Amino acid sequence: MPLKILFFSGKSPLGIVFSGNKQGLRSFCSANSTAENMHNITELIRNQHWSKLRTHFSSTSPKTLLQQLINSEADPDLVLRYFNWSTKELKLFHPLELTCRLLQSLAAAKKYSKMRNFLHRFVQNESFHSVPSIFHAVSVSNDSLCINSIIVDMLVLAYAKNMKHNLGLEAFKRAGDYGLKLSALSCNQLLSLLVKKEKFEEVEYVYKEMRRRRIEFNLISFNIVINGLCKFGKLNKASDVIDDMKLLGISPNSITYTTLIDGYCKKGKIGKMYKADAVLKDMVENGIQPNERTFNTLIDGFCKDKNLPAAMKVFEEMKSHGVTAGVVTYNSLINGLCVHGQLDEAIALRDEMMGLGLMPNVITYNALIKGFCEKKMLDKARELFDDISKQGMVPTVITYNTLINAYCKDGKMEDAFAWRDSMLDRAVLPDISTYNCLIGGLCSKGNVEEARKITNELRNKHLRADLVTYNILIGALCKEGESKNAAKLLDEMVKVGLSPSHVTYNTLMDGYCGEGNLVAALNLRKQMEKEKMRPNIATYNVLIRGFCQKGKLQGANGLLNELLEKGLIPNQTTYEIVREEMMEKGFVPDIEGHLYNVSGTL
DNA sequence: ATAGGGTTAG
Repeated sequence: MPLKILFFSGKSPLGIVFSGNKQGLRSFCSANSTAENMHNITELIRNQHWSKLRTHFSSTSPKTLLQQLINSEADPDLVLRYFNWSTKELKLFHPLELTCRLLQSLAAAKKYSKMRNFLHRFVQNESFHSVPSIFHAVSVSNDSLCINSIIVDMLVLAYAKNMKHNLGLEAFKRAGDYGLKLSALSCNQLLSLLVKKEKFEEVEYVYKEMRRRRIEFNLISFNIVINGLCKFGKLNKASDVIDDMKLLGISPNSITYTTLIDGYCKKGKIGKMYKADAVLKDMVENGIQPNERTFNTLIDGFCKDKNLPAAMKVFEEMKSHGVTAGVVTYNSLINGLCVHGQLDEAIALRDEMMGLGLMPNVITYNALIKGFCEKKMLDKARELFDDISKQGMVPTVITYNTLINAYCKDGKMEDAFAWRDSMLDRAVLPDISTYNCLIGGLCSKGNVEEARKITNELRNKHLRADLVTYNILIGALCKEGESKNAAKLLDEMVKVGLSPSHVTYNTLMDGYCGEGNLVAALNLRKQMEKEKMRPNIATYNVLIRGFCQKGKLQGANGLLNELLEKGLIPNQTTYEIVREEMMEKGFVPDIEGHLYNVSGTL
């Protein structure tokens, strides 16, 4: 009997004084045959005779009983059963030290799945325990690095599975401090969660730490890290990680390469599609065959890059590789065609896929409906909407939002609200986007009052105004010449915990410029920079237009040079402002040479 | 047994 633990008395990290130690000692000593008594109790637990067990609580408190069970090295399964029963039925919170000792006995008995389940619930129900207190408790109750590693590893896993990324990360750090070894599985889950939550710096940190601590890496670890770096736009680093893994003797697979291709498609800068294509070639050279997902990724990339011929070429290349196009392939192409207004071709592709026995899904229809909506062919869009139900599918919130947005843009607010009502009838819950469409529609009708009223009623619908809602309202107030009130909304959104985006600042700045208040606009740029937001090309376009409209062509020219110095690339809007506002007034901007070089159209 | 692709609003 470990006496030191029997006499142990102290404070938990939360300051709760452990009671019952003395009592535990008394009942332990006074029992004429402790061993026999414990045997009787474990039999009661084994047979789940809980009411009989309760009679023992007059002499021994439930908390003390747990301590006695653990001290007597009872079957960990039974201790666990008692632990669970006493927390559930007696609403007891056992001290962390005892929880840890239970886990340690389970680990020693290799009852791993029970430990996992236990920790899963522990993390869900008792996440008020701080990570340091858990680590302290684990380390004082047992000094086996092996057993404690297993517990801590499962703790990290439990945090990750319960979406508690901060606690997971803290446990990951502590494990390093305590010299406890983590498994690839748990680290992968943590990495995966960090990527999902877009905590990219943390992804890089965990990756570097895993390498430093020589935690075993597997292919999946690398794929998660590469995906994280890609989503963060760190494409060169992602490529470097592929080299790292090769050096460690782990060969990239099709997922690795497809992830990188997707990274270039979505986050690449100049020449991104060329680079994405190069990755495909690299992949084939390394003996990895591209699959449907690889081609889909590339096809979608070309479609989004407004290069439909290239997308079609990859589509053909895919077939020549013997890879069959699937629903996602067609969806990407159909969406690309719809975005470009090539609706006949899009419908033809839908028919082609159906001819091949591939059933279009809701995403196919959503893309088509948006295409027709943008051409103001609302009746045709409605027909496609009806097709969804005819095919036995259910429209999604996105389907409805697309239509509602179209009716709003068309000024048909009554129809838009009718669509909102019909989605309620079909149990498709409107989301904040639905209301953003409606709020935007009301605003463009000049009915800002009603828009604000609906915004204030969002709470009753269990929805909250988001960044887009504020951007819409700020834009609407600015258009009404109420930039001051729009600025109040900017303050309000910060107060409710929303981060203003570039669109927010640019919209308000545009409002100030429209009122001829360049001072307020420039102050807002300062405020934006104070919030560590770099003005983008749209910011400069707004300011340049504002300066032009006030006839301050010299100032506009200064801004042009400034944006070029900052490495920003003028876009179509910039050229239009310069052409319309500056050149028409006989001003020759310093950007002129640049204009000819870059666009070649002027 | 944990990793990669397609649809909405500013």
